[in-house]
Amino acid sequence: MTLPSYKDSMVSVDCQVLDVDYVLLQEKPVVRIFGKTRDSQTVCAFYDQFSPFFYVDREDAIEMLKEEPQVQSVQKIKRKLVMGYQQERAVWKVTLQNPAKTPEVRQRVLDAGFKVYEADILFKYRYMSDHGVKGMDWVRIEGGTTNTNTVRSKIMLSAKSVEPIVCYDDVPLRVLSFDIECVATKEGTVPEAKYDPVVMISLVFSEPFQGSDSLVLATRPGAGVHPCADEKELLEEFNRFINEYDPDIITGFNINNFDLPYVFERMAKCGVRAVFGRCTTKQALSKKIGITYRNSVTGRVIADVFQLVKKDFMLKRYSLNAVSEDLLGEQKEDVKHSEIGKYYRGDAAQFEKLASYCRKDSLLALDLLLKKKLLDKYIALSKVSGILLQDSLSGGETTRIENFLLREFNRKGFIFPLKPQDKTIGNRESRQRKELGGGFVIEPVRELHSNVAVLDFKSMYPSIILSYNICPTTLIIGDEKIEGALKPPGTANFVPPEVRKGIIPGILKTLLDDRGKVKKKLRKIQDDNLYRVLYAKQWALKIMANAFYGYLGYARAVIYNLDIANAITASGRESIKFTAKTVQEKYGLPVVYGDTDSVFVKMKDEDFDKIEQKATEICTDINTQLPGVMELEFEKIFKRFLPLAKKRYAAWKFEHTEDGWKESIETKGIETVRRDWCPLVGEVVAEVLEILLKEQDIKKAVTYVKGIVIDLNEGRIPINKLIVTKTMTKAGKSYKGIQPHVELVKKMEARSPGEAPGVGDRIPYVIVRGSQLVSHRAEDPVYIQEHGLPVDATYYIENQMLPPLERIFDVLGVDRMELLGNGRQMGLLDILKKNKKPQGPREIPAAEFNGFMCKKCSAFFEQVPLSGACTCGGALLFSSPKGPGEVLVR
DNA sequence: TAATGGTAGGGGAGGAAAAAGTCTACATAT
DNA sequence: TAGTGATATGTAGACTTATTCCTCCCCTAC
Repeated sequence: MTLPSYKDSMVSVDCQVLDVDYVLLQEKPVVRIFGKTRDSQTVCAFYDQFSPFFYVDREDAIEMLKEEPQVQSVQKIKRKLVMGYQQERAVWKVTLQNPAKTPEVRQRVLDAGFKVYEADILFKYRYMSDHGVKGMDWVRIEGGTTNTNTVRSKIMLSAKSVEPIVCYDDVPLRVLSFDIECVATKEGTVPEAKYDPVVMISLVFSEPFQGSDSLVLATRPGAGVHPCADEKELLEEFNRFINEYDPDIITGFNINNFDLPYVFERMAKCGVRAVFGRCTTKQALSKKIGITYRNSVTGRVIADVFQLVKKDFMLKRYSLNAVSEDLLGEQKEDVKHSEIGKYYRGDAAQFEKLASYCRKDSLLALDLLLKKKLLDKYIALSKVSGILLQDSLSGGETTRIENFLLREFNRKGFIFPLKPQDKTIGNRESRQRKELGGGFVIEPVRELHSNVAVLDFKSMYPSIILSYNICPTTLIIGDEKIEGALKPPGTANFVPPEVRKGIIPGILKTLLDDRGKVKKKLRKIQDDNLYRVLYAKQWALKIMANAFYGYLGYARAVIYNLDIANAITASGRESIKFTAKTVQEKYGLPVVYGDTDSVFVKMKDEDFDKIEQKATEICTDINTQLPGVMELEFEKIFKRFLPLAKKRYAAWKFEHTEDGWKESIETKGIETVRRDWCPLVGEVVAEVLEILLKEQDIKKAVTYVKGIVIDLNEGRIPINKLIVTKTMTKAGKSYKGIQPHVELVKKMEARSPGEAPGVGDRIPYVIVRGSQLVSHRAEDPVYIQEHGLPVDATYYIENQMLPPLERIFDVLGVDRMELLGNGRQMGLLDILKKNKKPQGPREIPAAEFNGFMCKKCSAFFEQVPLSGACTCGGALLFSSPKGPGEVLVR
């Protein structure tokens, strides 16, 4: 790279920050800011007036620092330490030259026994924090225009200054969605990047590119396809088209863990450099982290729709097809994974079909990203916290909070300690498990209640932090006596705001006030785009405000303090207990439930307005007795409230809106909202609750249940309503026990290696008839249909349908006998008894015989394998569509 | 060359442990 | 009255069969 040369004209450019990094120029760092102007021009600004630095605690470190060639200067300054209320002290600011060398110097200083501060902050964030530059926020760059061929950007500036400016809206981002297809060289295997080439790549554009909205590259000519001579050319063209289209966002479905790593490996194999970022020299990076990858491309942002949907939507399944169906009402094109090779090598029509399939996948990913506005939240979070959009998308809460805190603490003259080391983390975790208490849950009064008012604390933990001035910087160390000290329950005491205002309370106040302002503004906004931006902003403000408590009690946090975390939760427990006690003793109203920050009060009135009035009155009274700014407020009315257990209830809810009282059914924790039950259970439980809560007609509900059970028993329920899904949270072998979804994955792995689901996937399964453990009878629904395996109706009645329903009816005083006993038709108990029978030996009538089933693993065979036994070694049984018999095949 | 906010709580499935039946051999009483 | 066999009853130990308890796992509430 050449030194950016000043031209005489000085310009001022406003842009939104997309990415920041640095490069070395003659051993000195140059910060690069990639952005986009209001009229969608790309900008890259270079800033070379900033050097890395850290702090050291003692003067005698200077001696050894003199020996370090990296050290440019050491300067004595005054700073405050974060942990504990203490005054300013002297520290020595050590300025270095090359950011990449900081870890080495840091280590040597640490080894010499000194304390070091802020020596592990990424250089780009060091720069952004010190200059008030935030990801996706607006800056005004002033400087001379310059030119270099090292970056791809319309405007290039050698920046004299970069200042944050206030601007709410967002520049439209240009998005590229892509999808690759590869073909296994060996028939019947799954493609592996090590051996098998990429044969097709589809690109779909959010803004028309060269008059088209999509493009398919392939290593074979065909209708509507951009042909390439070989894979190398295909990959080069991929690079070229990305750079010509110049997207801000690169998206696709599961690109982070499949398409991108695959492409990178193929590029390496083919000798193609992966330079499709806005830097012409830096290659795109793909880091393997355990079994997942983290990818980055300079100047652009990678957004994987699969990961975003998984984080933001609670769905039962996350395949592209399932997600598209649920969120867009659309389907993928019908090409099986295993048939891609066949279609690619097939006739013109088949090849065309493959191209269309490939294009559709990219299109669906793009549609999901845009129509579901998947980026809005992350853009807002970036703006609030300051981190880059890429990190907002792929990082967790810690990154955001830490970046945010660093800025605020630095501004007030505090310096950060280093990130904790593994040993410290271990110690913290083991102590924490024993000592950190959480919220208090009031034992529910298990019966059907009427007219229950729900009162809850507004932003409970943030308001506790504000009320007690809770902050590491106000924590009183040891037994120091401070006038007017604030003492929440527990061991931690804090200086009052008159002595020192806590940084975190300050931040929270701003966040909450800002949110109030944004919400107010939101009511008047007509413009759709601005509404979206502001809505996301108020959401992000809420998320950030609520995250501080969790962060303080997180063992890997830089600013961690168990006593402080405990002070917050203990205070919460005290407040809810006090509230419940007051409501019961002073007002004589029973508290029938409550969880962490809410109290459910059984009211005497029937009329909603009267209930609200009385509840509000109670809140006002209690608020005068609560510490600081803590505020209890009336939230909603449950006309009927049916608590089943702690954290499990159903209610007929009425909320006061502008248009009067709005009703709905609310269920918490029970099977209707859980994803690890089959859909049938969810539907039936929902229907039963609706009947019970609104009509209070137990008989009707029971009759309804009986009908469903009979349908189930007689095989009239479609199989897709019986599919249970569970997440595979770790590798199969690291499970200690036996579990249905894990066993099924093992089975699928044995049937077709490579195609089975893996860690992190949700596994759908149905329980089939048989005599082994339930877990061994979990089967792939597709496999069941292909092989005509019998569903275990008894399992679905006894283990899926009945337990949740019994729990509900039990609270209403309907016992199992009443639920199952004789009605006009055959009672359910009789059905169950009858059902139990076929577990024993069963003869298979010749007419029904359709194959053989393994006694051990339930694998199905149309013909007896040559070995005479199942592949697992188990014996084979004659079988019919109704299930296996007991006669062994010998 | 890894990054990861918190605790409380319900409930299913499996498996181990404890408890309750069942069987058997033997002793004793009638 | 003592000895004998049939029968009933009691009891300890071996073995089998439900129950109960605990752990792991998943997912949710807040």
